Amino acid sequence: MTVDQFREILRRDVVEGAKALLGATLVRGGLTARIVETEAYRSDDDPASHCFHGRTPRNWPMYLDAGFAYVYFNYGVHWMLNVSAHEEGDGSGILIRAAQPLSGLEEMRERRGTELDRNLLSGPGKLAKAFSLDGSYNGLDLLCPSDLSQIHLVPPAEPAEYTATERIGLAIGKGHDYPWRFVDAARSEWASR
DNA sequence: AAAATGATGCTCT
DNA sequence: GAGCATCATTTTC
Repeated sequence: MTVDQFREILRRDVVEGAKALLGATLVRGGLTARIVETEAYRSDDDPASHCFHGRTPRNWPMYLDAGFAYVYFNYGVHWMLNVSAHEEGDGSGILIRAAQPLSGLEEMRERRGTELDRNLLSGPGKLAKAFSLDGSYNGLDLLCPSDLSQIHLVPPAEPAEYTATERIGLAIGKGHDYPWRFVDAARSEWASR
């Protein structure tokens, strides 16, 4: 799949985009990982979305065209990486929740302070820490082939088989029962619990 | 195995 | 001032 085809999928529908993101490769420098767990957050009718109440100084990258990074700080502790979806002006996005480490494992172990590879990227905060992501990555185009310096996504070779479940950590009545969390069925051992 | 807890800080009301 | 799209550690069954 080409980068342009991939961006078009993300542009069309955030839920389909969350499924399509499974199997994509996240790259930053010598670090690479295969995405195995995602969650869709839709702007207009999803109470759990940061954009449910409209545009704010924090969530502006979600309103960019599909394929841009929204990196925000949460719980006073963790950075989270999201990929914007839908067209410019729509605040939908996809949270990258977990990945399978492929290269740069030693650097990841060092940053995460663990030797257990299974725990390196098995959660959104863990992934951001292992990749050393912070607010400076906010608003970057993750699919721009000419800007490979910082961070980017490589589209999957083929669609992954997935299982859908309820999203994690949401209050009841706030869209907690939407089945918008997707896990790569063949690699669930790398997902969060 | 599951539940409780504390750390920690930014955003929006 | 409340509420988080969390994690690691400790405590309890």
